[in-house]
Amino acid sequence: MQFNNQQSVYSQITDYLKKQIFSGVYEAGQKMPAIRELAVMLKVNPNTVVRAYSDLESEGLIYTESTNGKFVINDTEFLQKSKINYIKKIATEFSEITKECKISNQEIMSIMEEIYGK
Amino acid sequence: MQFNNQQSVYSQITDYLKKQIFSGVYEAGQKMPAIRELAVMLKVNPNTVVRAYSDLESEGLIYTESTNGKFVINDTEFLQKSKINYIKKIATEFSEITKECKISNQEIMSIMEEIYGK
Amino acid sequence: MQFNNQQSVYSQITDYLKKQIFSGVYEAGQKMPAIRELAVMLKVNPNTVVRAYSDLESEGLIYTESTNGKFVINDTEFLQKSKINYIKKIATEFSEITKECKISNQEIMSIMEEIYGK
Amino acid sequence: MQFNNQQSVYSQITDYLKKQIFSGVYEAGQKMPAIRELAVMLKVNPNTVVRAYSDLESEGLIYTESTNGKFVINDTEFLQKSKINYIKKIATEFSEITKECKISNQEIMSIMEEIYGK
DNA sequence: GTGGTCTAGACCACA
DNA sequence: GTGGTCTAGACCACA
Repeated sequence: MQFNNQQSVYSQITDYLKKQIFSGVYEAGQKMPAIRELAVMLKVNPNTVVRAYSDLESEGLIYTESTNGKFVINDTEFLQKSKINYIKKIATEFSEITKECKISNQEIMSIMEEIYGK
Repeated sequence: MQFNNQQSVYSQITDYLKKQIFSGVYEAGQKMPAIRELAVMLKVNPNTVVRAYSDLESEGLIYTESTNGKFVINDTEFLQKSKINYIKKIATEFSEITKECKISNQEIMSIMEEIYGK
Repeated sequence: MQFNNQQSVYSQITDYLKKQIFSGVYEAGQKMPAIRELAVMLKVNPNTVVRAYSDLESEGLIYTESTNGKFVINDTEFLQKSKINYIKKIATEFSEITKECKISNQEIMSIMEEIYGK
Repeated sequence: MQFNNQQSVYSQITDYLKKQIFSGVYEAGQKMPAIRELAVMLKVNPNTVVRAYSDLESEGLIYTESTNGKFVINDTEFLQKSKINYIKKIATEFSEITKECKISNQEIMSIMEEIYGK
């Protein structure tokens, strides 16, 4: 995984894991990768993974079983809702940018078609 | 202007100014606000504005006239291209997230309609 | 039994057993539950129970009969003294917090009445 | 400051600072000690102080002004309420222990008088 | 092997 | 000088 400089590494990891949960790479109730294992995979310090997991836990997407590891919350309805909210947030940000740039709806549509048509 | 903690302040300012240029608040060839003036307006240190302007200059959106200040590049075609590229970049990022989350096109459409319908 | 994250599990078990001894659930001279049995009951690893028993033994509240198990010390006077000291320690800690927070005696009394009135 | 082994260092610091806020050592709106300054004072790593401050911020007792430092929340009513709740929590824990130990109210009273009479 | 905490210390953004 | 993030790495509790 490549990290950019615009955002902190830990929050890029949070977003990365969130998308994996939403996409079903990690399903409801399933075990997440161990902290140290993920740290090696992503080539970051374990503490950075801890921070990302901690954020996901605050959002209620995962929980900790003391010595067993971290698990995706076992509530598909909650996961589905969170996913929709996440997309809505991103879509709203996108729409605000297009409005601020005074892009016509027609222009947006043609761009979107180009992208989704790929 | 309100700053969030997800991004550095200077790059939030860069984005803010970029959108103002693209929307025509500052037109091709027009003078940008003075560093100090903008710093006061945004309640940040002048150094932070300097950094944002420097980013815009690297992108070729503005240029410096030694003692007169910073000006929007006098090339409407370039500005238009930059704007389209900017929106394409954002739109691509958005589409990548929706793909990673395995959102169906139908779901996206319903979300987009909800947002643009507002 | 529910464990919290503020304290280590073994010391929560130590406190739990101590209170059972002081309350007479396990009386002077009586046998304590076997390590494995208690481990199953509390859903912890036997090692954790061992550690808690070891703490109680250090405090002189229980002793080991080599092949028979662990027993409550057969000295009611000592148990009574330990109990009073335990409560005094807790009460002293409580009073120190109230003093550090500059709570008036009157406020404490009203809080205590509310709690003990329940 | 002396730390014990029963609780994590960061949460002992959280409690320590909380009591200082509740007692008025740091008043509403007042600046808290800088992270590194406090770390030196308490002879701990700055990260440990960061963690403690972060907990206080989650509880709403302090807030951060980007490059100025951390400040006590400027809401005396909220502080007063938090203080009472904190004491109630501690008092409830104390009363539960006394109940579990089957201490008579009379015994508690005599212990409390001894302590508060000091 | 699992998570939690902590240290020593660095580098960054911002004022 | 202020907070925020990150690394390398250690030690602990628990299973």
